[in-house]
Amino acid sequence: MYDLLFSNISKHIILDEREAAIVQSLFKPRVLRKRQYLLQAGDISRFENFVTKGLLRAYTVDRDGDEHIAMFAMEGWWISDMFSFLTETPATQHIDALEDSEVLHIEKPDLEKLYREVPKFDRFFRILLQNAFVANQQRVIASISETAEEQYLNFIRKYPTLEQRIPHHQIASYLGITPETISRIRKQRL
Amino acid sequence: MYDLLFSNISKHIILDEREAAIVQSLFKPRVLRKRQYLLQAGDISRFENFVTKGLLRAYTVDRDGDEHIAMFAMEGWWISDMFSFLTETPATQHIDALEDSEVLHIEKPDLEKLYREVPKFDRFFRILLQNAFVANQQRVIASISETAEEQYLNFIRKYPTLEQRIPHHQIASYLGITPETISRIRKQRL
DNA sequence: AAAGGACCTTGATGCAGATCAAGAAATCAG
DNA sequence: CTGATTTCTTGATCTGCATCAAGGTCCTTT
Repeated sequence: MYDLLFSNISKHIILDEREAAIVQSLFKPRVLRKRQYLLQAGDISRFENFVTKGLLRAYTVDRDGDEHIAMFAMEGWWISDMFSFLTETPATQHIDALEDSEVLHIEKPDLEKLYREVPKFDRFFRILLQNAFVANQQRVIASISETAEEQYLNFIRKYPTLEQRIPHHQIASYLGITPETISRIRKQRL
Repeated sequence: MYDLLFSNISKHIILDEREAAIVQSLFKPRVLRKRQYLLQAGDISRFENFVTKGLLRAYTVDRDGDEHIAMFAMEGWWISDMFSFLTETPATQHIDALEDSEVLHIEKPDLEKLYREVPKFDRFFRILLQNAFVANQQRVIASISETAEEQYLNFIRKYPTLEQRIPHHQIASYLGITPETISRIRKQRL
């Protein structure tokens, strides 16, 4: 299961054996059943998580009890409540498993140790965060400029795999539209 | 004008004199009149820009000719079309000055040189990008879960300075609502 | 100081998509 | 295998905000 992590890392930086051993020693595996929480809002997000199997989601719950999905994460993706992780304040997001899943996680003190002992991880995460920034910015633009139909069709074009694995109402919750609207869009398209 | 850049940098990393000299040699100043373009969609975004004076915006224009503001940047903030900058493909965003402004910019080859010669800049930008990621994610959640009124009130609470300096219709364009709606919200609040 | 923008307000009307409701189909747990 | 839950669909109705339109004020430029 560390293979996926190493192949992910090696896309951006090259590790020697000593460094790989450090990584292996700091990332701990964790298994999650479907529906199990990895993080509950109110708790402090103490881990950065790399998904090696399955599919997770991070979401907030508003006053009306409605869920709004901040992100999905499948194999090879990272997930956390980054604000809570950085500031060590209570999380506003829940993270749970949409399928039986496995993650490799690293605690904050260990991540700091990693940055200290293998500084090129600053570069690695800098690159990941650049990509995440771009993706998030595109999502903002889509959200303020596109119709429900455009957003949905672009979503399934961009993430065909996710669209197969996720119930439609979760996609709706990610896009900020209702399941009924998705249903009607699909009807008129088939 | 390099003072603001150095004080920004020193919030996250410490530079010795040699390193400061490298920074100073790689960042070039540029002056912009109000309404002047720093980047036009279609061109390749060749610079990462740090604002030392004034106020800029990045925005896209959709098929209907409507503008959607991706971000504002005032003194001490960074701005670019990051996707275009990273991939060296034509920009989808325009960047222009909302006030007479000054930026310090660095070209991509020089930024790569900076990473090579002063690797702690990987850390610096990693930290900036973490913060940007969090801010963007909160903006996405707001956009899919809040009413126009909530978004507007939270915006002026979060960015009181911007709200003073920017015409309302620009805020509307940032939030994905119309100037008329902002006008009506303000009416019923005063 | 005058003319032309840019910006803001207010009212009337329209509509995309939400909400409400209820049933059908698919999936899951025991 | 069976009841329960989750997911999806379809129709009827409602509503927040957009759109359209017009007038007023302020700011720039000459």
